[in-house]
Amino acid sequence: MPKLGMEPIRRAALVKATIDEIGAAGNLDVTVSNIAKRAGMSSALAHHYFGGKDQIFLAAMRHTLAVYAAEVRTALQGTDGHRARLEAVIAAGFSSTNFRPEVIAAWLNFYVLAQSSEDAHRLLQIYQRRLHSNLMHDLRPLIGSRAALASRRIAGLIDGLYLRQGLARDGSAQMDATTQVLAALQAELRIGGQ
Amino acid sequence: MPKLGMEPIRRAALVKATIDEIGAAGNLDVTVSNIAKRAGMSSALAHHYFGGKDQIFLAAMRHTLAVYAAEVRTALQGTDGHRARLEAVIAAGFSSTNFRPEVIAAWLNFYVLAQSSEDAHRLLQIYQRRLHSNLMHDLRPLIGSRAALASRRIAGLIDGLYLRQGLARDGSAQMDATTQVLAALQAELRIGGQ
Amino acid sequence: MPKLGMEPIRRAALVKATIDEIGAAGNLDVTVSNIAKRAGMSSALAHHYFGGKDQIFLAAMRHTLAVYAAEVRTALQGTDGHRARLEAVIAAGFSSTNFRPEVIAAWLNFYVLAQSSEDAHRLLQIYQRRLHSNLMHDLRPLIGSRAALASRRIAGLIDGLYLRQGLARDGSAQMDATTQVLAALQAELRIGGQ
Amino acid sequence: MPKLGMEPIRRAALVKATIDEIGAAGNLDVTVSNIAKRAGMSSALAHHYFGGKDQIFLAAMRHTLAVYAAEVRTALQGTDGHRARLEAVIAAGFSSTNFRPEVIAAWLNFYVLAQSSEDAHRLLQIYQRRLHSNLMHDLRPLIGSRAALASRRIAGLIDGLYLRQGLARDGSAQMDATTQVLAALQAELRIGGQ
DNA sequence: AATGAATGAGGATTCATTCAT
DNA sequence: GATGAATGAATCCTCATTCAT
Repeated sequence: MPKLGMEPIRRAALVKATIDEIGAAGNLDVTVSNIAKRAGMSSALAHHYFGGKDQIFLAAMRHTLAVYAAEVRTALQGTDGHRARLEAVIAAGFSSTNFRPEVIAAWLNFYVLAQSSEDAHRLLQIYQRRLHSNLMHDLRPLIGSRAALASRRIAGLIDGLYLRQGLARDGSAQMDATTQVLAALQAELRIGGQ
Repeated sequence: MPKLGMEPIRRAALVKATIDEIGAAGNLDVTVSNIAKRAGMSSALAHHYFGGKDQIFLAAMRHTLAVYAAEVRTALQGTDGHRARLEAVIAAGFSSTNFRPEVIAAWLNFYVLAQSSEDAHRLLQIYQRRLHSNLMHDLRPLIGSRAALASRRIAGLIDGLYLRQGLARDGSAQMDATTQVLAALQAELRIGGQ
Repeated sequence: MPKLGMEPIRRAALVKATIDEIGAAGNLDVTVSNIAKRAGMSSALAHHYFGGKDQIFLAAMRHTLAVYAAEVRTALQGTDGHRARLEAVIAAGFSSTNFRPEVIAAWLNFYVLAQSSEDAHRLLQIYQRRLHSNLMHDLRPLIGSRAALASRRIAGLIDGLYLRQGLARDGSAQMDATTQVLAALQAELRIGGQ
Repeated sequence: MPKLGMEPIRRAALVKATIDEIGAAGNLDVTVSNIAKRAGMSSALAHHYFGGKDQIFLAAMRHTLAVYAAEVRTALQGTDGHRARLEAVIAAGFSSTNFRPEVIAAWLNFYVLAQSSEDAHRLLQIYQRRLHSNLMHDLRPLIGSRAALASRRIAGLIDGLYLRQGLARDGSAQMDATTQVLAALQAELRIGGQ
């Protein structure tokens, strides 16, 4: 019986190394060799476990999304009230985790990848639908039929502000993205109630 | 007898070819050879005129931004009234020009490039500042001190919706991004006037 | 409790898998991993039993020759008369067994291998000598001193027609190789008897 | 204006180097790098001119056949009489040129390649048809309807004896292949004339 | 006996870049 | 001004082989 159960460990190490490497480079021009080196193994083993570079990228993307999803789930756990839940969802997107350079790089590059990779596109859609669904769940009770469009606006604002804040070099002059989205949320909720 | 004035023609051809090539690939993994071939010249000549691949990319980014800026300028020309001008700025960002696949690809990739290239980052900042300035110019008279934050929100929403619509595969189910931003603008303006 | 006598079973499985794999590829660019997979075991075990890729090939070659030799032996068993025996030897070389694609591939590749591998060359010589010996055994009584050269011609014709028929894509327009060699045999025998 | 007309020179050098390299190895396990090195250039240039390894092999095969064809053509030039022409065709196949190790290696490997490569197979067919056509041209006037089958036999014998002589290690014990085929030809011609 | 784990070496291919003309 | 020629330096991927268990 050989050493067993290495696969999940190796795969996890490679996924993490991939995200770190993309973060360090800022783009997808990272070599399998460097990823493997960072993960403490030979590039041959990386190929053995993932089959190829593309699949390594996909796994990294999947992981990034899973981490985000878990964060949202945790934030919602034990949060009651529609307004509070909406705020939790919004805040989760702007957590410090998500502004670590490697996470920002991952997201930006996944956007690019989504143009040419069907798999990447599908994963991104999952994220978008989940966000929409989360927002709708609590917007509908509050603003009824206006929820659909409002959800799109809020989701778009989240993505746009994340993009802008993620690319901002100096944290100083940065607006607080969360606050900004909450203000927009406030506006969305108030309009109907005028 | 050397042809006079070839340089600007060649450079323009290369810039256009670069954007098209990036659009076709969806990412920056395009070769100088292919760009040059598309522009009808040898890759050696492309190097001669631009010095290297990075500078070709920068020129393409500069051009993309210049086209966008020109579009906004045109839209503002002859438009009077703060509200009308704001609407013109917003609509310009979502013109059909900007949703041509190669333009989308250019923007997404420039976001990625901005992480690692100081030049690209600076160019992106110019775009962001110009948009902010344009919005502020007409928001301040309408909502005074709330303009600063509102401008950030609207700019963020523009970028976020562009990102989302740009990545959407099917145009059918898409919300109209312009309408969405105008709705948000409406909300921003109304709040103060309640 | 180790399984006893696994070795011959494993080795046989590997030899068969090797021939099939070579047949599928048409050349010797087959991997030990694929051979082992086809034989239902790990590549490590293949190495354990054979020591290396070359020896696996040699074993496959040995087996191919052994099968051929057995076929000839069977054909000769109970066949009496010099002419009948010669015809049996010839026919055996063109049996349907020998025209299975994997057998053809094996032979062609062994010819190639024989150029660079002393072992392979020796094995091929054994085949050639055995064929010569078989032919001589029955030619000599019939045509005496002319047998030596006639044997070389017939053996050459067998190999040449096998090569050609083996490479022919469409079986339709093919001459019957056996008939052709028998005709040549007839000519060889007749000349002396004129 | 750059250095011009290098292409045919480079291609010829690569074809020759390929044949030599295959000859030295005995098989097709030769690297593009080694071929290029032998031809005095970088492997990148080899790819530039041929596009890939397969096409380099094909070109080498084409060249080998062309050389053979030229040899036959030369041998036939100025040769009159059906019998003499047949003898010339046969002798050409066994010229010392054709027994240079690299030529032998080329032929054997092309047989292998013909199994899996449609292009290689087609080239081999061209050789076979040309030989058949050459033989028929002079056999028909001599033996009429028997020519077709006789031609197949002679062609098969040529290939078979070439194969055997090509693989023989010691030139000493070798029969003279030409003599052997001529003897067979003699038999073919005599039978009808008895 | 048997295998998953692991890798070093190598190989095809690509490409930005340089240079001579 | 323009380009064919040329290459060094990657990079992905494969594979025979070894080893610990």
